[in-house]
Amino acid sequence: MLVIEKRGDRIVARFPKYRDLCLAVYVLVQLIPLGRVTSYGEIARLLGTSPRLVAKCLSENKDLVVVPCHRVVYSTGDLGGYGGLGPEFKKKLLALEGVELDGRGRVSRNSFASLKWLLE
DNA sequence: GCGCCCGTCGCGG
DNA sequence: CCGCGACGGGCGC
Repeated sequence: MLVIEKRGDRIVARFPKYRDLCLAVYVLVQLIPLGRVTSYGEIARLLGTSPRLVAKCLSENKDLVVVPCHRVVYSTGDLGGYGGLGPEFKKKLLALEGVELDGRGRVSRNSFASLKWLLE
């Protein structure tokens, strides 16, 4: 179920049921191209929810093959976690895809894909 | 119900 | 570069 509503002067999409929100998150994550990343926050803004919830959804993602959740990182460029497999594994996956990390292990600004842009 | 958990963010110092 | 408060909703008791 999807609900469109007015929040202040903004129109946002809401998913009253947590499971539906997760499904929407998974769909968006699949749009991230190989070799690029996006942040929990950007997905959250697009769906009208909070970054923490997006993270929770991803942490429960079982279909690691179809949903590349390793391409979702902190808005600061830090990698964030990767469930039971650990951040090290996440780092390796990104390296395999050619994502550059700086000296402090952060993703550079130009590796971020704009989901909004991808959707138009 | 309440408290605690979570793979966050953005602002202020 | 921290520290901190707010964020939404599931889950166990």
